[in-house]
Amino acid sequence: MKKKEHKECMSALLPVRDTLDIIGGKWKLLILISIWEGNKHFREIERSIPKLSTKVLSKELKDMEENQLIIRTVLNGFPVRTQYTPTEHSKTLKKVILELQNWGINHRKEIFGDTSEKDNSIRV
Amino acid sequence: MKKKEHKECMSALLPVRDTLDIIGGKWKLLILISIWEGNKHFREIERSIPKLSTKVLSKELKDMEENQLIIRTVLNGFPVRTQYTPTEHSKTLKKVILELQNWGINHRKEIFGDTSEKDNSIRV
DNA sequence: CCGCATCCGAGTGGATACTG
DNA sequence: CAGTATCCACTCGGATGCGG
Repeated sequence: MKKKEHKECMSALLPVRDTLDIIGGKWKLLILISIWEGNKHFREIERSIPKLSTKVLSKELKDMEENQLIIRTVLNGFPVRTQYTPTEHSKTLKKVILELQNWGINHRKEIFGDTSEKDNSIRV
Repeated sequence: MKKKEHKECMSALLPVRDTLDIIGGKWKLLILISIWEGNKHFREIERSIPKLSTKVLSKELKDMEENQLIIRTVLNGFPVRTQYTPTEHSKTLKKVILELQNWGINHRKEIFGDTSEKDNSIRV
């Protein structure tokens, strides 16, 4: 049996890592969902997610903007208001999230033998 | 329009978080794939993944065993040899990984407009 | 209201050496 | 071979305060 080429796997993993970087981490999904839900402004998003600090939120929003998951618009007026809205592209993530959710649910059954059924479909 | 219940989303996210915890992180997928490829022994796995230290590998393998992704068997003899083999359950992850990979590939196109096609399917 | 700067403690992970 | 132990550098993220 010939040794398989690990390098090829590594390169195949690059897109996987991209995706994990984008939705992984403690806050990214929570923030994204908050925006999907209709929260638009910085404070609004911050308040909707307990324990989230402004520093982290600020950084995450910047990342998400770079990844074209959200659009940032500064409204003129005073005091300044900023608006974050989800892109269509961001919505393609929902399928991925659903897949992760399903695997997680089955995994719990596998590990704990928990057969209780709850309606936990993602609602956005 | 009534305010949506963020709490429900949080509970729906729990299985998602489980999954991300299991395949997230710098090394987990690399190790899992290495074992899928047929690497069985501690040193073997370690050598197959550059820059991976014994401490981290040790910890990750323990996690993966707890999550029933791999089975650890100590072979009698001297010096001691240990064998790690993938479970059937672990293989259900392949579908998830493929989904992450596809999204990552499309994401790159979206961001960079890169239309180059490469055969990057995960091989295991 | 928006968001950056600073300080700071806890946890992560690398290198190395050592035991069974 | 299969790990554990120790030390240490570095990062991450929470708290707070300030400026636009």
